[in-house]
Amino acid sequence: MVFINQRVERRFSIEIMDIKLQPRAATLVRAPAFAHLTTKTLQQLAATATELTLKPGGLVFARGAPATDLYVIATGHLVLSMQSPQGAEHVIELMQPGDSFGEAALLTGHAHLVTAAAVTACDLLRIDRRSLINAITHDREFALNVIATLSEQIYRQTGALENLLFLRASGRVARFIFARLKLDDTIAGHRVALPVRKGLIASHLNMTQEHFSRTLHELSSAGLIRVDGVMVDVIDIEKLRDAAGLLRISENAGQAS
Amino acid sequence: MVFINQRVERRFSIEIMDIKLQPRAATLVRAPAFAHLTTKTLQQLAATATELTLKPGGLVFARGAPATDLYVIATGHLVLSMQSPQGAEHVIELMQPGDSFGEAALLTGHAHLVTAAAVTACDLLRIDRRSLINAITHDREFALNVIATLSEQIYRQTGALENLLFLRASGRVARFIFARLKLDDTIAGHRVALPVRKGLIASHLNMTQEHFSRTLHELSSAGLIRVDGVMVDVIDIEKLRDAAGLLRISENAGQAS
DNA sequence: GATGGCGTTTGATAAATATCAAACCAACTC
DNA sequence: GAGTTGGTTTGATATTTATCAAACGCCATC
Repeated sequence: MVFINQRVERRFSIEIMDIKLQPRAATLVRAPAFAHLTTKTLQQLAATATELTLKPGGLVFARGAPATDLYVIATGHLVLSMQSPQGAEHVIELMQPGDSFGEAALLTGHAHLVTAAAVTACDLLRIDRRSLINAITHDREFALNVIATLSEQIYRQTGALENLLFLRASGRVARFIFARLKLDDTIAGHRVALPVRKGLIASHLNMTQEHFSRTLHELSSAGLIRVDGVMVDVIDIEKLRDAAGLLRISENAGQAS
Repeated sequence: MVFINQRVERRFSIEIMDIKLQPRAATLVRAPAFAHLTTKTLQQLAATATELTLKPGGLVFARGAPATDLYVIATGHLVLSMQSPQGAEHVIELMQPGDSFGEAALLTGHAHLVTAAAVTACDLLRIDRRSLINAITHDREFALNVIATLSEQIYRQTGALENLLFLRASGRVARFIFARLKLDDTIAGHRVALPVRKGLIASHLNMTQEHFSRTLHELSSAGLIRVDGVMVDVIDIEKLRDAAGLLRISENAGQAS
């Protein structure tokens, strides 16, 4: 078995590259921005990247901090959030391995608009501005790649706006579960795990924790899902799709108050 | 529902290009994406750009259409909007001379998410994908410029999210007026003109026309503004700023734990 | 000067969502 | 086990915003 391993390793290793670099490069490749990089540029970026380990609750940067780096998540979950002067926190984005963040502020030179914090233990790769700009200017393909990634982000953000503008609570929740469904096809069935505690998801969907709880219950008793702690079983995927689309669940049954 | 659009295209011959190019180049330079272009690239882009004239209500592109061009506004007002299957229309963005749009869909190769329509008579410049990609790959500075512009757009979009997430109706209206105030410093005083009819602004601020009307009235009787048709006089700018609930980007920087 | 259209305003009411308070529950610590 | 803690749920109520309907006002046109 040693020989087999050798053969396999040869295919994946890049001779000149330091062995330590491999896991880093592997992390980078998972991020869309770096997906189709030439080996040379990838190596350079992996070489200059620094690693960052966070405990749950650890802060990567806070709103208002100058942007100095781009981050790529190797392991763990983070949230990007904003908080109002009153202290209310709104989760802008839930992030997971393979995601990158910090590009926009870094490339505009502005201060961060959002706060990035770990919810679980995290390992990140950090790429500083000089390395990034260097890679962009020296690798024409990479520049186009970055442009495509940024455009994609704008496109997704615009799509996300649609959720806020057109859907009400039940629709947003349904869409959230639906989106998770496609991600988590690891668990073959129609079962998804809520990635972080419910309060954060509620905030991400722009509603209170209480309302989120009630909405989950509502979807439950309408027979679309079944909720057990952090696990959600999708029972009627078609109805869920409808709910995520634009159907309203006007069940004016009980609810006496 | 306005499909009756008058599109007038004019191509200029190479010989008279230098003369005719001036106004086009001038239009381009007003757009941030093209602001600091080398003369050569600017000339090339101006040369390949085509002109587009729209009557009020004219359609530039509809949601779902393949993205083929980037547009820069020379004169007039347009709206980017989405509509739900129920027919409700939501204005995503109000656009004015100097603004460009269509980049994200063009550069990702996706279909347009939004519909772009003229509210007043408009003159646009249109740059096709080939010319744009060509300029990006041949002018390193321009590539960085485009990256900066896209990043800026992401940054602004994120900031705009803040409005929707944290502010309620009166705050959004106050902020809208406040933002206009800085733009319209042409009219020396604290007077701004609403750029389009109120229903569109209401939609842009994610509220009904009725609610917008009431909110304007409310701000009025609270002594912050005075409304006369499309003209809004800001009476108490400090109170207006408070009502806008502007979040300040604090100075303290966070670092990794 | 009447007529009609369109955008706006006003009023009454309903729906969606937030807030406040308390109970609940599971995991962890002493 | 008893107590603590942080997250979740439930209930009662208040607030915000939407909906529906009608009136209003301004222009343009006949």
